[in-house]
Amino acid sequence: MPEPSVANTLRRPRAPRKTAGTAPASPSAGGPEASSGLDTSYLETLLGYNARRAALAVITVFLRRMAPFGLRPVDFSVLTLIAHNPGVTSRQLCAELDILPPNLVGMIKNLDKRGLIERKPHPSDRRAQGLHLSAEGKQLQKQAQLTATRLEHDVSDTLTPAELDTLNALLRKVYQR
Amino acid sequence: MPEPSVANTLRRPRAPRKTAGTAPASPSAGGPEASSGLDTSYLETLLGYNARRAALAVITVFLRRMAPFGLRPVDFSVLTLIAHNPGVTSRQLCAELDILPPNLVGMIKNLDKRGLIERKPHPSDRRAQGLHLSAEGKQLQKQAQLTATRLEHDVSDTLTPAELDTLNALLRKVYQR
DNA sequence: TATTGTTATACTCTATAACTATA
DNA sequence: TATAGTTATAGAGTATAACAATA
Repeated sequence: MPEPSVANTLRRPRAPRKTAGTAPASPSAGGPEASSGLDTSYLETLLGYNARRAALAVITVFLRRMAPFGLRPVDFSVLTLIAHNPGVTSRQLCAELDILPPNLVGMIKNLDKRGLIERKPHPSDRRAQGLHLSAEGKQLQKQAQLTATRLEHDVSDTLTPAELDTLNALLRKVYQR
Repeated sequence: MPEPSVANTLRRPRAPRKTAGTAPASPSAGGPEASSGLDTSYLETLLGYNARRAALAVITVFLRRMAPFGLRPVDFSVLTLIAHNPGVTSRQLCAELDILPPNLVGMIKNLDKRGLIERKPHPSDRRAQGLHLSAEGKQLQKQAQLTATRLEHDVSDTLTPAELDTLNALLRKVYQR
């Protein structure tokens, strides 16, 4: 049996669908109910469920705002890592972003074709190539980063700045071990 | 141009890969660096990036622990929603979990084939069918839920119980609007 | 006319094997 | 012998269109 991928746990949300009037036969008592009318109180106690839904909400806005730049989240991550780490290799990007090398090839090729990055010979390893942003790439990445930073505040407008800081710090504590 | 999916933002992490000795040419000053040696300080300020990585960390453990039950995260969510909302319809599950109806069909069919759920005629709408857990399904869901609850604490062992509560509450504030 | 569940199918994303050039 | 980058391709996940039955 093939291992299930993690991918299906995040999905792009679409236009809200009007929920049918079929109420659940016996909703659990106690917990508040979601907008769908279903009892989701248990799932909402789970960090995985909450992190997935929060990531989903943020990424949805991200997709919309980054569309003008022609950048998916992964493209933005790649471009940003190159911007902050000029000369970085494909292999390093793969390790950091957990992308398999064969799947990065197309992205790099595409960014190169768009004239956003340049591949220069690596100073000490002739197998590798150092990745750099072109002038145009620097320009685009700068704009995209501004957009991402602005987005950061917009998607968390239900939180105080202090709460956002706390949230980010706690999330980092979960995945940095 | 086809819209990018949100799926590529989450991926199953694999065995850690030894990072090459190619250091970045000019790491940004100030921020602490990730284990890969790259400067990821900016990305780590982004809620989307942090939520994605945290979800990734949790889901990875989830996949491993739920494998004995033959349940992917989405299967567990479906089973759990049916458990807590007996008589729920496919349409309601789709709305709550943001699954497209055609993609839920196979999952429901599979759970039915495994004898975990039963499809009964809907009391008031002959188009729909009410979903219920079988005795075996109830048993499995109960065990799986116990596993999920235990996992919840294990993956957050770098957090105090109070911090975990805070984290979950803040995440809910992000996606509940 | 709209909705539930469904089939068929296209497209995107993720993973594995294997090759070359170099270390 | 191992690693960086690459190609080809298989497998899993996500999306749209369209249909029959019912509301």
